[in-house]
Amino acid sequence: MSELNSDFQLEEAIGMHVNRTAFLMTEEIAKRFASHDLPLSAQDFGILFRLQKQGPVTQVEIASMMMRDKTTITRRIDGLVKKGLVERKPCPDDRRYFRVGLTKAGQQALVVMIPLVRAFQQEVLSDIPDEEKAITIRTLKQISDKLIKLK
Amino acid sequence: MSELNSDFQLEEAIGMHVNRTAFLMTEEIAKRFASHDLPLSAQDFGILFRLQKQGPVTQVEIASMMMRDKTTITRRIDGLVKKGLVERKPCPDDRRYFRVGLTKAGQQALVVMIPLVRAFQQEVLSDIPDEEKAITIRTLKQISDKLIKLK
DNA sequence: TACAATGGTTGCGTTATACAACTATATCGC
DNA sequence: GCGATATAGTTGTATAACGCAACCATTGTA
Repeated sequence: MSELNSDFQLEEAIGMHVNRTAFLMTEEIAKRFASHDLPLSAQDFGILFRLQKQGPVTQVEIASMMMRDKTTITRRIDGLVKKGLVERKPCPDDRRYFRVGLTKAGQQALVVMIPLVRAFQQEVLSDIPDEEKAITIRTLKQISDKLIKLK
Repeated sequence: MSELNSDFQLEEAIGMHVNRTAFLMTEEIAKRFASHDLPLSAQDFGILFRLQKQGPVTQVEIASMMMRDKTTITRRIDGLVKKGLVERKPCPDDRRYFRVGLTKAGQQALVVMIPLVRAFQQEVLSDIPDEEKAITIRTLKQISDKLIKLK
């Protein structure tokens, strides 16, 4: 290949590291959830956690925060409903939409999952100075903000 | 929810940022490849790039570096063969395996893709000091190394 | 020489995904 | 007030990625 390309090092490419890390973290946290009888993905956790924090939200809002098509969210919520973790409450003001909220079981699931997630994050970051954690998170946030603007 | 969980902030959770960034980067680079008539994923680029750098490798080696099942790789390679970018060369020493190598077209594709990837990475990191880039990459690498050990 | 290990493929089922088209409801402009 | 338009959500359908189980061919080993 030409000299133009010969200096490109995949090992120093941030994209590869971001992808690899995302894959491994997603896999590991799902495994830990599963070992506590919670067959849920990291994405599912993200939805449940936000429902807890922000109260019931519409599916379109979930779609927006997950950056997925609303039809994808319909089916993800279907899955969580089937597992009994969330419920769709019709909204009397505007009968077009639902408010998706946690059930008791969903809240219970979070009681298990949140400590797992916290412990996991502390574990993978245990050797890393606080300063560097902060820089890493800030850098990732800057990259994703820039990419969102780009869309 | 209990006080135990109330201090958990998803916004400061590295997992969410890693995932989000990976998703956005993967999507954007695929879009850029596509706009140059190269309907390939970031993963495909990863394979092609390594073939260029390391010369022909076996499918099991690819599976290992991509952290995927070998059957998944069989089908990914099938796709790249169909696109004319790689070829399977039988290995006379040991007739069980192939060496997968770049074709001329595969090399040409890299000539287009490598500058795209390089420009993309520079672009998303443009506002970030070199020191912080380095810390971010190192941190991600430490996390993924730790997770690999954990398996 | 029988048996285990290795590289690769195929069959199959699962999951995530989005687009197009649709229903139902709400809102806006005139 | 009414017709056009926008919005929330669902369903049909297709695609892609993925991995497990089972398999074949070949090689290495006891």
